[in-house]
Amino acid sequence: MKDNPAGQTRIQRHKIATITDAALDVFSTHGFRGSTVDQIAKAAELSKPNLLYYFPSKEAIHTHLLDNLLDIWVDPLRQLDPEGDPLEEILTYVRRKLAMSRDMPRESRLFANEVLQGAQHIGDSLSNFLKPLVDEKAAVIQLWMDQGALKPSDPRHLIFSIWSLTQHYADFDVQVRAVLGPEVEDPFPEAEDYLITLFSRQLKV
Amino acid sequence: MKDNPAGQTRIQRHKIATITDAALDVFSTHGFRGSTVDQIAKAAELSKPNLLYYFPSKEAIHTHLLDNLLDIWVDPLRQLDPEGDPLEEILTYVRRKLAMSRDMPRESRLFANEVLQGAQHIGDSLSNFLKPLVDEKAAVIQLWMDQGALKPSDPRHLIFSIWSLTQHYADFDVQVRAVLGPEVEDPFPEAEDYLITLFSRQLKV
DNA sequence: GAACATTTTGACCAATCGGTCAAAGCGAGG
DNA sequence: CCTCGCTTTGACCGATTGGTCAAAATGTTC
Repeated sequence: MKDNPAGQTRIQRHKIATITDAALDVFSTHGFRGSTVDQIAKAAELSKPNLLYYFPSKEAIHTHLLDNLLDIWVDPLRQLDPEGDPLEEILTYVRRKLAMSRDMPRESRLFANEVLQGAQHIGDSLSNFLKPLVDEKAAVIQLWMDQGALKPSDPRHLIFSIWSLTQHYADFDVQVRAVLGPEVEDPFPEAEDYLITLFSRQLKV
Repeated sequence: MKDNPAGQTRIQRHKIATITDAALDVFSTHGFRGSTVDQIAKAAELSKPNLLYYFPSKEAIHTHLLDNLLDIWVDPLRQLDPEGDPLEEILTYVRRKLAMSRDMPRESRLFANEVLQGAQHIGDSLSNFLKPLVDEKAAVIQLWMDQGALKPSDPRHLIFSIWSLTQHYADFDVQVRAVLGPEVEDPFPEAEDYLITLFSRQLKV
């Protein structure tokens, strides 16, 4: 029963991971207020008091999820390399973000729920953490445009449009599938084709 | 105290409109399960039993809102004119949708909340009502592309991208403002510039 | 197997939820 | 004035909510 550097036993880490995963299921589907501790406990196959032995409150679980998410979520943007080929860097960013919508739709919806309802839990992070990163990368893109490596357009709205378009396929999955109909089994390949074309025409000199 | 054709007195219509507006405030901010009847009643300056005198239940208010919304929401798409100038028709559609995000952000968020959480209340409408309309308009756009009036790209994903990009400025308003910072008072003019450029480059032959 | 810390649980609590109901308030017509 | 139908309300209900607690179960260590 040794403590590791983080002060958690193996069992604790495993249970916390299980709870975190179950909570992601529930919160992303019903939003914070729409989710109940009982739902999460059931999804994690734990009793409610047992769950609250590992997390002090429902809000603590939610905060824990969001805190860990923000880093992962902006990672593709952080990887945008000022030294790389401008167009290829941005198209790679688009591909990475779309892959995240495909592979992490729950995280996308959790984030969407939070921002949609006013970002009350992560509002400060948006200003203190996300804004500086966007400013930095927008400056890089602006430089590329000034150098004539990309067609000019507002770099910050370019980033917004990448977020919006890629996350749409996770957050509005139900609508996308309803409109495309059952004959389209997987919308993501055609979505990638469309988005790569769109941003190529928008940026390629 | 005469009944009008809809079976409502003037007073009833006025109260129902007040409740509807208050409910739109509350539901769009907190989602369905996150909203309480007391909140809506307070926002409408009514007692809870009084509110439930006009609507039989919380769900009835929500359904009433969504039913009336869907028609309004897809109206700009319905106005897309097969006889008009292809590029100008689509750019007009973009402008109309963006104006709706600016002027009806609550409606946009109500819709986003609903779809994000699985579209349980309007799922059928998406398949039976929205899909046929998109199919019809996508065929028009496809024809334009086949005639060489627009650059080719998937028409249905083109429509998705218009929805996604325009609604982003309503649904993720908090994030947009946090990233742009307080020096940008109104993001919509620069958003319109960006989107018109984007879709022009995407479609203009 | 005794002693100890950790984990799990059933029972319970106060607060809040959506919704009901009988009674009171109210304006218009006679 | 009285009556009649529409509107409004305080009090209340059972169900569900997030969270507590003492006790039991389950390791772990010697």
